[in-house]
Amino acid sequence: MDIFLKSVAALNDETRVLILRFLDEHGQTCVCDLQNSLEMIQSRLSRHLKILKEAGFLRVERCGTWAYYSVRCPLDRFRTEALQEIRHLDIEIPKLKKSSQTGECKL
Amino acid sequence: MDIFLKSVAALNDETRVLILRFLDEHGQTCVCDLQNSLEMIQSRLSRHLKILKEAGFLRVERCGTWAYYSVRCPLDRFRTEALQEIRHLDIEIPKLKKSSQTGECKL
DNA sequence: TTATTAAATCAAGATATGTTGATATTTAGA
DNA sequence: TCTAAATATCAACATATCTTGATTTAATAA
Repeated sequence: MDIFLKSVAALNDETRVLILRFLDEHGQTCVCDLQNSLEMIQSRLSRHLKILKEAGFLRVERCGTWAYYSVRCPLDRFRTEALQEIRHLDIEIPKLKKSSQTGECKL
Repeated sequence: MDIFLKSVAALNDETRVLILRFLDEHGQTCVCDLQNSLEMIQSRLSRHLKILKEAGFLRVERCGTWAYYSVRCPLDRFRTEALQEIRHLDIEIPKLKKSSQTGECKL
């Protein structure tokens, strides 16, 4: 029950669907760029990223103080199907707005 | 966004997952038998049946005062995949307990 | 060390969702 | 009609989830 319900709970929020779609479109992105692009307060974004990660949709790669999130790959059948569904939604995907003026990590 | 989120919201509850699994296993069942089998208070059951129906997972067939619910068929890709996932969960499916002592409708 | 920056976590309030018992609706039969 | 049975809906409360601003943690650089 647990893993399935956790996935479903993670999908059950517009904000998280948008984050998933954004990362699916733009690939690996650091939190501060997500903050800028999605115009989202840091604590809010951080919360949703955590939920998506713990539900198995995202992975993080850390580099110094930065955290780079991306859609986990491979995803299992259900999550893949969910992502597929999300791709077909009529969502406006925000453009990527780089915020980092200082040097970033190379990944 | 709407239809997808509605499906996901419908799946996001243990009670509804159990109802889906039960109907998937036992086929078309009337509300009073569901009440008995799932040992669920009537108003609670009715609420969840409505949510599942409006999310496109169930259909109802009425006959007199009885209402017979079953898993809608065919389901779209996502809902089919979700149901598939639910089939593989480690849930104990209650036995069907017929409550109706009086004559039922023939369906 | 100390200061700075990115990110995570916490606490409080607002909103949504689930549960229950009571009431309303619908249909069938006396 | 009146009553009874099955189901749906409502109102009140309890619980969970989301949002925000404040605080904490971790890593880097001065």
